[in-house]
Amino acid sequence: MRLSRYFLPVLKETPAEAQIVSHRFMLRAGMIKQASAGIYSWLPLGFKVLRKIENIVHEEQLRAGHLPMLMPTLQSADLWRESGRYDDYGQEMLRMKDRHDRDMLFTPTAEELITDIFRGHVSSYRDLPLTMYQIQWKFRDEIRPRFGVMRGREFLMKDGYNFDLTKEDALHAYNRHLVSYLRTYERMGLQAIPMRADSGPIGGDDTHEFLVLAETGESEVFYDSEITELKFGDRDIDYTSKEQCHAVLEEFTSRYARTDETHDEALFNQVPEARRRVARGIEVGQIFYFGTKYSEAMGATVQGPDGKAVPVHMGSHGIGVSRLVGAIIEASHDERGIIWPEGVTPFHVGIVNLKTGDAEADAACETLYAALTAKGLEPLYDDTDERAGGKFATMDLIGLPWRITVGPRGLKNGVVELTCRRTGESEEMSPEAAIDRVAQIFAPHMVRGL
RNA sequence: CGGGCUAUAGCGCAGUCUGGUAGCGCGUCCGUCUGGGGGACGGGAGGUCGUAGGUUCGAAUCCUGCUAGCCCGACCA
Repeated sequence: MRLSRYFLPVLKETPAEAQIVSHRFMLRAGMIKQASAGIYSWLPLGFKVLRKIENIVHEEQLRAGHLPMLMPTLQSADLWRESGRYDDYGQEMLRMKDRHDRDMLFTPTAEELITDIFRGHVSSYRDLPLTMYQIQWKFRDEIRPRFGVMRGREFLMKDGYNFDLTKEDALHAYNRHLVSYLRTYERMGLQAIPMRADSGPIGGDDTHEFLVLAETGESEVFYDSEITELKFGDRDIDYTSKEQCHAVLEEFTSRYARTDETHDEALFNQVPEARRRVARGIEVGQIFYFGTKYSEAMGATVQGPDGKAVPVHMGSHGIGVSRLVGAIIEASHDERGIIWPEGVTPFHVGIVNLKTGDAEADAACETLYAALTAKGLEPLYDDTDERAGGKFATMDLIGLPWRITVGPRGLKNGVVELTCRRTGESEEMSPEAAIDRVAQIFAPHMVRGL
């Protein structure tokens, strides 16, 4: 993309409404614009990041064997009355009436609808196990939205639902989700720690939240520092293997890690003092096993091998896709701006032409741009005639992890400069070498999409 | 929903107390000079001062209602 053809309304000054760093940078980098309280338009740069995150979530869900689908944002209240949640959910649920005076709502989650789909079409244990998921906009009418997309009213969420014959199978689904979530967050450059949590209005016994450590996190968290040394890494997991998935669960949840909701001082004190940590975290996902809560209430049963109808065991699993954009920034920035992890960066590399209009510099940039694009990379070429300082400041603000700087001075010696945003380290090399380096850096991070 | 506050140009703000020609910085547009970390000079565009009503010869300014947004709290992914 050429910057001169892009829509990137960056701000030099910080809008007054933004309190936390991710909100400030998202506004300043021209990623979002508030439409009303807790509701945002996603401008091209922000939308690009959102889509990258979404694609990673899709890829990892597909890898785990889950089926993508899509359910409506507006739902009839009837199903929610059936589960009893129409009354339980309270003011957080946005309710409305259609022209026939029927009660409707904007979905905050979709257990009822998916259960309705299930019970209408699945009747045999032979069709199990089944896990379907969607990435869809949700609405929760928060009393006080704040922190930009971190705590908006409208938000993009991946929500998945598993249906299993037995509790044992459903717990495997739970473990499988835990594994796939660990993998998903790592690909986004995040360390998200599974912590024992409270189930809230979803209900159920087993639940873990995934938290990213950040000073601005909304939850206080207590954990054994050993847990931050765990890496999922590049291991090859067979998602159909109960043993393998369970082993990962054991590895990642055996040490103390809880949010303030479930914190147990006595248990925490059993952790050696040197390893006890109290910090803050941002919740970026949660997994639940809730057994037959919805299947019993809504009659979602299958016939087992013995011919008897039994309610299915279920769980649901969420990833806060739009919230992750903010969480990643909270976890990865400096005073000049965002620092995108390679896996989610909107553009792979910025090309800064230090002297637009200089024939040699222009030509070198065009060649770089074409060669990078040909390799499937996404460069953002600043071809404007702004001065160098301004170009650098914009690149730093929008957080591209790598930058190639091209100027007449370097070109005299046949070199350009490759700079790492995170470390600030620069290296001079030929344009060809820079292209190869960037291609090599991003080889493990090319999101294939769907 | 309780408490506090704000609304003037795209963004950040002054002007309101004490009523009388709507301002500043940044951004933006045009031109010239510049050119390796937000450059200089010159010239422009852009605001029914959130909204409705009231007081007044006259309202951004005083009064009343409404709306929107922000902060603290409770709540929440």
